[in-house]
Amino acid sequence: MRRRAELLRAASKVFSERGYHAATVADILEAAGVSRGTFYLYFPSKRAVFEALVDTMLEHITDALQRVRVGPGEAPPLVQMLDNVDRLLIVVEEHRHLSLILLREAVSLDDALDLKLTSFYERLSAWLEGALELGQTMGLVRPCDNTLVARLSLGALKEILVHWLTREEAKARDHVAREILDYILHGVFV
Amino acid sequence: MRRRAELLRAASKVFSERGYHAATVADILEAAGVSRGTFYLYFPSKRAVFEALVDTMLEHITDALQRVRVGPGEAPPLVQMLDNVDRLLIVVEEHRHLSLILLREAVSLDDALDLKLTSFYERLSAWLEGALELGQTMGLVRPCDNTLVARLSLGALKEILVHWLTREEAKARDHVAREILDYILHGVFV
Amino acid sequence: MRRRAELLRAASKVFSERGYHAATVADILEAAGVSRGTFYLYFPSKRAVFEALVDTMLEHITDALQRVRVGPGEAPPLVQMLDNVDRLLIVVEEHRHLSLILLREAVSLDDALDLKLTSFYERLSAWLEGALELGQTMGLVRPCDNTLVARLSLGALKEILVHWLTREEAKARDHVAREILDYILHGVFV
Amino acid sequence: MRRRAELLRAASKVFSERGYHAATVADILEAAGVSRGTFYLYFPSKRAVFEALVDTMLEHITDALQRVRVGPGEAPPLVQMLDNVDRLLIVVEEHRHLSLILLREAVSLDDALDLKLTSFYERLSAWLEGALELGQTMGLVRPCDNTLVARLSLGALKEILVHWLTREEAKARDHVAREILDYILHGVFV
DNA sequence: CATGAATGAGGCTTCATTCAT
DNA sequence: CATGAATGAAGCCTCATTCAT
Repeated sequence: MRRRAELLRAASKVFSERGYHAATVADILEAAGVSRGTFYLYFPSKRAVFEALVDTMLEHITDALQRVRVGPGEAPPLVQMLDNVDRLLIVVEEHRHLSLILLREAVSLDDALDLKLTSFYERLSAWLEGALELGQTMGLVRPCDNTLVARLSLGALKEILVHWLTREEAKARDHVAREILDYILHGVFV
Repeated sequence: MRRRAELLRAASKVFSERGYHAATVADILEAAGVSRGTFYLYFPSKRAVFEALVDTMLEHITDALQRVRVGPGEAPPLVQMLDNVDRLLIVVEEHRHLSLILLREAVSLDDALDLKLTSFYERLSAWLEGALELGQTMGLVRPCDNTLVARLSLGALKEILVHWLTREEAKARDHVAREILDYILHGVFV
Repeated sequence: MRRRAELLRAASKVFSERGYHAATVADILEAAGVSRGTFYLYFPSKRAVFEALVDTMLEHITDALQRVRVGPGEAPPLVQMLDNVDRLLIVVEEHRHLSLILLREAVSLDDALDLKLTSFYERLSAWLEGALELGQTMGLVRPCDNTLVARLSLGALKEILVHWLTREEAKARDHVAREILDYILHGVFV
Repeated sequence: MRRRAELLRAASKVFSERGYHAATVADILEAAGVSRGTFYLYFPSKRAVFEALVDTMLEHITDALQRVRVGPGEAPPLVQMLDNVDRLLIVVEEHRHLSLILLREAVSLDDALDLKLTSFYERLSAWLEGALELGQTMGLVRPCDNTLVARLSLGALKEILVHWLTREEAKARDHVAREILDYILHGVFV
């Protein structure tokens, strides 16, 4: 299934460069070196390739994030959190095009797609809220409006990812991971 | 110039509800109760109305944010910062449609528009960086990668605004402002 | 609404000459001397113009046929029947294109359209059955399977119309009408 | 040549159910359980299978109809005619799909195909005309416009066949044959 | 003989923009 | 100033047919 993979690759390039609407099926065909009919052999529509790309990236992200475990034999929570951020950065860096598609193009396309993304981010948010609650029971996290704070953190993450992926002078991954975590944990005050 | 204002109002409603691409000029016409020709009397293109709306919102935001001043007779920095966040929330709430257009629709439309928004956010970022540096000279802000941290804060803000505007059970403005500031300043740790 | 009429005229010509499937929207545009967009200003789809044409012809036919009335002051049944056949021939001759579309092209296009035509012919059949029953009560018509006989007569009529419309050497209308009626009434035996 | 027969069988089913245009080669492939390439091994095109089906049915009909013979040792003309109608009904009932394809789908497809059918029906018409003339010389048939009357009879037959094949409550074949013949011979009058 | 992946011509429809009145 | 009929470029998708394996 070389062809399908090639189409996905081409589509991810085209979508991330031109954006969903500006990208035409013809652009993808050209980028993939494939004929019109072949495209529709593997995907029922332009929208469908796009969704496939989005789905792929959602899975990558889901795989990268792991619930923080407490208990003997487990790494310290802070380390686990840093690892999560680090894995997120790795996967995002590895799939630059897909990440940019997810972060910038997958907005306001479709009710169905909007819902899919909304629920995904909602799940991420809930996951963060859970971490906050856990931290609170452990006495590590200060009391706060967990919903809002989870959302704030999610927004901070999304923005920094786009920023990191699109700036030429990409900073070192571990430095970025460290700064993100410090920011979320301690804010900016001394 | 009642007509122009009416068109802007209608466009902001339509764009925020349907999104830039799904919205048709016909939708705006209908919402404004204006004929096709009249539309092009006031705006050269669909894109132009959209840009006008974006511009308006950018100005509102610019107006809402004021540089933190230190010196005798000035309010304490913390208060000024809280006021900034509060004014931001006020203006965003006042212009719900415009805000959603800016935050959700004004993405990947156009190189020119992308550049305009990029520079705007760049300016906001720089403004935040400035604030961080000021805080650092005053010994209030811990040393950190100011560029990254400014960006993180910007992302946190953008996300929370969308969240706040689109959730039914909107939380009280001052509560949200307080949480935002606490988050940026102290993070989540005790 | 000159344009809509012109489009209908052009479409009836194109459809009757090329058939529904072979006819392209471009053919109609050319025949009407109208641009692509204009077509869709007046009709939502190729199918819709076609259906409009069919509808028109169905109405013409419906108008042409009148129930046979018995009673003092009414023309003799035979005369009324002959008048019906004659009016049918007139309307069919007047709308040559539409008639051929209805008789030859409006077949197996669409479930909805098929149903519309099926019901129309069913109604015609029922109308004929009614006439047969009336004739039977009057002692004029021999007992027979009215449903079948109505259908046989309908088929005879449809076929003769196509034949009459498409042969170069068109026979005189009143002659054809006379022959049709004689056939239905007396068959071929002496 | 099992394959070819299977394809024809599948095609007749598909064409009669979906109609020529709505039927896709893929439909036929699926119904026949055969691969794409194989189809084109046996038939040069979609049109060609269709035409093969039509040809088959035309032959069946041709075989069913036999010229009425007069002379010592021959069955009475009326009986021969009734036999013809009966054989027609038999063959049509035996090849339900093919019959419906011929009667409903084989219209306006192609100049070549149209011509083939036109000539076939022309031949049938001529055959009927011959029968009428024979009847007239025998003093059995009244003088009439033989061309028109032949066409009327042909139309009556075609319509009744479709009707008979598609109605659920199919009436008994001999009843239908009897009614057809009575109709053609005596019409509806007493 | 059989397969099924690949092809690309061709058709329908949308919608931003123009312009004569 | 206002109108709305007319335009046509542009894009998506279908499906009969081919051909290398």
